[in-house]
Amino acid sequence: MEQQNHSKQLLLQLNQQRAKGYLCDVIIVVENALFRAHKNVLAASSVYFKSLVPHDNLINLDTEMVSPSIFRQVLDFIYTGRLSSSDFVSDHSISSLLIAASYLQLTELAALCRRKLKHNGQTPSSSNKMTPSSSTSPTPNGHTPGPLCLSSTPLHNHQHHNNHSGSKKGSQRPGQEGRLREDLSEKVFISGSRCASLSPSGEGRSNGLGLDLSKRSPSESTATEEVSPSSLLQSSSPHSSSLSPTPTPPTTSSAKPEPPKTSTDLQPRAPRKRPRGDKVTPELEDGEVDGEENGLDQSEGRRRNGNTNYIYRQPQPGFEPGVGDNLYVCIPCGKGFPSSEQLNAHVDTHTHDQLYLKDEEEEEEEEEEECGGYLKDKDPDTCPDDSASKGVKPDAEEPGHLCTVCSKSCKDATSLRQHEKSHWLNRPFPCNICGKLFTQRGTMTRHMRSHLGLKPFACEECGMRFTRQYRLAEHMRVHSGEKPYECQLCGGKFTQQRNLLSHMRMHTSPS
DNA sequence: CTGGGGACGGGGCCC
DNA sequence: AGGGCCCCGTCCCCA
Repeated sequence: MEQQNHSKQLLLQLNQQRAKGYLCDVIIVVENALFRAHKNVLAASSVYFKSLVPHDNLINLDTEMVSPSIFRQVLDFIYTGRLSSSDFVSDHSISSLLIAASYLQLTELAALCRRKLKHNGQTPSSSNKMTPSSSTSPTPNGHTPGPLCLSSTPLHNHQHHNNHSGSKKGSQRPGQEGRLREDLSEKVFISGSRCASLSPSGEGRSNGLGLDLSKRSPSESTATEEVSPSSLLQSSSPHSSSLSPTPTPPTTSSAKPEPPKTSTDLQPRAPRKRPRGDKVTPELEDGEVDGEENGLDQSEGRRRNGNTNYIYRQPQPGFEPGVGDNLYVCIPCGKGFPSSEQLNAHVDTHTHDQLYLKDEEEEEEEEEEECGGYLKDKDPDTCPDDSASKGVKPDAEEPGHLCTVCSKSCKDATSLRQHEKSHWLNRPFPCNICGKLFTQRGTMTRHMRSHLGLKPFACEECGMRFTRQYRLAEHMRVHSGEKPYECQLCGGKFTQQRNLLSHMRMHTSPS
């Protein structure tokens, strides 16, 4: 007995789930687009993906090998076994598909493309659909590189990739760190409100099931620079990710030790069950796509930006940008939609004035011209009225670079300008994922790391990974037993300065 | 239950 | 832009 169309129905369900982001447990980054998918499906379709998905929830593909539009077709093929005729508008498109298929070791798709190319050399295709079974000369193991097959095969790549940075064995090589940076150098954005559906160009356009991240709302476009993963990875340590050293390898956000472990599993002590549990994205719990700390702090994220131009509203309850059923996210209002069409319709309901109190360019100009002009609303947390408490000595240096607010002396105009920004209530750097606003670009990009699950700094002892090198150095004292911070009152020693400070408060606080 | 300690994440800020 | 440091907060364990 056999259920008719069982496999077909199963695949149909999976594809529908993919469209909704349901149970998707892996994100594939292709240039400026994100695609969510199911690890099992990818692993069943591609040797390459099979080697990667057990260890990585975020996979970055080499854009020299595959573009977002091509990968959309690839993903469609994986989930349907078909390529629409629109995917074969030219031999060039087929060639691009073949390159991608070879790169991703999608043998059936590669064979299909080769046959199609060969076929086009004789008679133009007029079929609407192409399936592997429709081919005239099936080659189930069509792994032999075709004319466009590339020397840099994914198999070669992932072998390096899977060597965890913390692993002392393996084939970690010089230059891997640099490779990591290159691989993630493609721009990555989480969808802005208009990006998913309004881009006029094909490449930048939302590609169906992927999130095009390149286009953002007008306010974002000037309030922030494009966030490049390379910038998020610039600080890779020598013992960080040992990603592929090959010239064009795909990479992932994090190279985890084998077997794959969560950070909590790697805790030298009893693992914390669910740190920041309230921030875990429910839909990601299975796959932990973003890592445990990568939940979206919506309460902080959707707040109005001080005195300026960028408004974030509280998102719909239960909605997490970019996950769950609402794949398409309107960043300005936080609403999610299951389709680009619905998002498109929604975006049109926003008027420019609703979203932005004033134009971004004006805001930028005002940043330049009115430094120090919005000091009445200065943030008490950042206001260096506390300069004394922080040991800042006003007028200590050159009198020519004094802060007009706190009289802090800066060594040069650049430092003064940066310092004066700390007085601004304005936070011109919003996170493209959660909308949280930051005063400095570097802080925002560091924050983005947590969303992307990028932890370049790995402990060689336990494999635990960190987003900051400083944290790793701090953590290493756990293994070394070094306790450099000593309480001058009771002689207690601590591995972390902050714990010493906490301890000191115990001494000083009235009891 | 509570307080102290260990460990860690995030943001601000300066260099 | 990135590194380093500080501070705040949190979670967990344990006495």
